[in-house]
Amino acid sequence: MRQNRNTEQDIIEAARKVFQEKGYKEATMRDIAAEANINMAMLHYYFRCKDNLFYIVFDEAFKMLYNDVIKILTNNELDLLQKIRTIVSEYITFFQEKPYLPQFIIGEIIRNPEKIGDRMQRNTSLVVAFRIFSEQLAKEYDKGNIQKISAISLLLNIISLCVFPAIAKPMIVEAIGIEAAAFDLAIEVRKKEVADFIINAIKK
Amino acid sequence: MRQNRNTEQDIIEAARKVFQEKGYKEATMRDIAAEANINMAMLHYYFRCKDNLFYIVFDEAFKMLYNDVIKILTNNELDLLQKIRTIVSEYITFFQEKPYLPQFIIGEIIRNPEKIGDRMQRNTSLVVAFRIFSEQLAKEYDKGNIQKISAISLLLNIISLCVFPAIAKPMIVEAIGIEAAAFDLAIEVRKKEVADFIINAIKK
DNA sequence: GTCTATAGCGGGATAGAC
DNA sequence: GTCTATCCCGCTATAGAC
Repeated sequence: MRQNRNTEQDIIEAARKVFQEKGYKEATMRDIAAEANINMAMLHYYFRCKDNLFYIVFDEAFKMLYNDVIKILTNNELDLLQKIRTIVSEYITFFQEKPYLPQFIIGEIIRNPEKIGDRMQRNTSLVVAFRIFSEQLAKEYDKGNIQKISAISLLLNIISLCVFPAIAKPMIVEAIGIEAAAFDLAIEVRKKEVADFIINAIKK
Repeated sequence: MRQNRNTEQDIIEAARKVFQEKGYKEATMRDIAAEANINMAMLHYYFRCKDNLFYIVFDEAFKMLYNDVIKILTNNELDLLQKIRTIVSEYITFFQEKPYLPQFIIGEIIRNPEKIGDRMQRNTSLVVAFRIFSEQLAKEYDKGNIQKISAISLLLNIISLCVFPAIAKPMIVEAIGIEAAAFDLAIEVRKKEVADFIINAIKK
């Protein structure tokens, strides 16, 4: 039947869609098989078990989440404020394009907090990026340009302001009673607004 | 057997614990029965089905989440900055005491976005509180004390900064490699830091 | 009200023919 | 590699005795 043609890739794509939409527990192997136009036996033939398939999709998503930030944090052509503006804008755009992603990641963090550690620790470039950013921040403080704030606090604030609205979108849409499209428009405005908010907050 | 003594309340307490820890899908009626020291048949005798029990626990948790904020927003003895400081401090404390709660709520938002609407719309005091806060904000702007920002944006920022770190705690703890206790200490500091951050951001 | 037993279904995984 | 059929488990829910 289905004259092959990259079954493996088809399965991964189907798994990505189904897992990201429903999360680990509510996604079934039957869903994924249907999405990939194959049967369950084939899933197990290629990937042995549900967990394997899940972590392929999860790792891929998780990596996307911080690869961009690492690039920005380590780009030494950008000054501190430019970095903040770029991270905010790119993060918010990213979540606009991939609305399932934050929920998907958070879902797994909640489901399996211990495993998250393993999957981060392997990434040394994150540590490097953080150190670079931290030094840049200290330098700006010494120059008297900004308030005292730790790199970890600042980054946590930036990420909070970008990610949380994306997670809470369904609730906000229902609570205020606006259309999803109107919400997206508001998010577009937020790209500048949030950056201004943060920069104002740390400026002297 | 178990010479009664408020079985109903025992079940709700057990359900609260199990649901908030595991979320809807991963919590089982068996878990809840075990936690309440009864058998499954009793669960169904008292609450008929899993959904009933879940929404008792969920509504209770959801209400806690905004009742405090409503009280603060409508308290006309507090000026704008006092309200911000109070909300931030109380929210962060609240999540320190009930660490499962944000995950639990977000989990249900993700699982069932449509139902969240129903459960919010019924609450008119939220609308009133929002209007009061909105007017207060406009007044401060007219006096030239603060930057222009919409009430919804400001509230969203406040909530993001309080809630997201609580959700991401397991990941942060693993990522930085600190103890949970050290994290809690940092959160304690954040109560003032975040309020300062927000106030700085909107001040002229 | 409380218990045991079990119906009935949907889930992941596998056997075995082709 | 691909398919059908099926195993077996764990889940919600209920029947029915006490």
